[in-house]
Amino acid sequence: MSGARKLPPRETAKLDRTTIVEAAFAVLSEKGLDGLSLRVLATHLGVQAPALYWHVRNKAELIGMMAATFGEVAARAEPGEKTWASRLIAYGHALRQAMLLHRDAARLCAIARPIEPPAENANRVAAPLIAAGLDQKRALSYQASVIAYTLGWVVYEQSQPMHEHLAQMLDLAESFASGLRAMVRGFVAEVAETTTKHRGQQRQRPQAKSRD
Amino acid sequence: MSGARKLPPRETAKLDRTTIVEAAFAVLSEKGLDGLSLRVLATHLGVQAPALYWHVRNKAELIGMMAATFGEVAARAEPGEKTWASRLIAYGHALRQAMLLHRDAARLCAIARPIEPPAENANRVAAPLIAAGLDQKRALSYQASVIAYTLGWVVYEQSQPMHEHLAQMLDLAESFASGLRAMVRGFVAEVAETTTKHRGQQRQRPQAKSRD
DNA sequence: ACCTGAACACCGTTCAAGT
DNA sequence: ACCTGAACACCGTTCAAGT
Repeated sequence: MSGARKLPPRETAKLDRTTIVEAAFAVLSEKGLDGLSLRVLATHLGVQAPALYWHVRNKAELIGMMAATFGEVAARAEPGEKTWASRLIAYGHALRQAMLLHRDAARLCAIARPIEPPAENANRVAAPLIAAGLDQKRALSYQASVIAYTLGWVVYEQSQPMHEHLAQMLDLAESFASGLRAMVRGFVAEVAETTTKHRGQQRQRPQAKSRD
Repeated sequence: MSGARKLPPRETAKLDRTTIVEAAFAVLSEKGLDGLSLRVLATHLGVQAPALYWHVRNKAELIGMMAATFGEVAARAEPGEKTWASRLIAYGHALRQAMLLHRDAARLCAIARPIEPPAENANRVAAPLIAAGLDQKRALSYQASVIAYTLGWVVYEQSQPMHEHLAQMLDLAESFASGLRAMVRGFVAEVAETTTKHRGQQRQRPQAKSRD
């Protein structure tokens, strides 16, 4: 019988928010989202469960910090794309890849509730789109759609029964890319329509901060 | 002081899977996903918690049954659309509306794991698309993309902090519709390309900035 | 400042026992 | 067949008390 019920008390180095989130991802990958409890996380860190409450308000905040990770990773991972369309596509792929690295990551993001002011993150991530020629409202809307699509897709991709069933009927990576491509292509067409109405003077403003 | 901690034992009529799922939705709408426990569900039904296990294997199965509801509702709600494109759009809207009726519905779907053979549901829902002229592989892929997008969108729409933040920057319903429209439009373009191979339609990349 | 021990109010689930 | 009572092994969270 495999008696692997106990995890070794990792490190007795220090205990701060960063190491806690790290260990939480380790536990997540080992036990899955259902197995991620503050108690096993604490023993994984060689500490008692209430100790975590000194660094973290509660479990919800911890989940929120974990979820925020993916957004940051994906935001950094779209380096040299110039048009807002290619940026959107790159962001979607980067976000999916980031989530696929950890078991149950999409479900975790779906559970998580953004505790930090989301305005900061949203604007930071929409900024390059605006710099690439989009107005702010559209940038936010398109960005939200790409994030929603990616999150929803990976939820199903990481659901084992769904994965098994879908994977034998179609290539998941290719289907994801197809949907993402289609959506952004539709955005491009939409923008092209509305800007040709009044002689597109909108595009090609380099680094416009667009202050109101 | 609101002392509403106890729910009235609803009906002592009968106890079968249908009434259990009904009551589960009632509890969900009152207490939210975190408050949905088998114990409060049982008291809501005027019964003890272990009684539920006669009709339902476990909580996961119950969640699965609840999630399956939305797919069925949405599948019935796209009546008279003729093209597969309009069917896809109608399905997305119907699915969103069905989920918006219940608190935390999208998160519930993200948590749920399809216990019934998903082939049945998937094919039943993709069938009209195939009948409307799509090949099966594309029908499944497009359908999956629409479902993923809708699920992900409503996850954020039903997240209270996200809702508050996004709602003041953009019209959520309109932005959802925009993304859905864009995606399906992209699908249509893709199909048009591959079917008219020797027609000289060379739009491989989405020409982000339409010239002029 | 940072962590432990002990406790509280909950969970999901099992199972013998009732009817 | 259908449900109860009691129990098991867990939860998240609080809080006095230790260092």
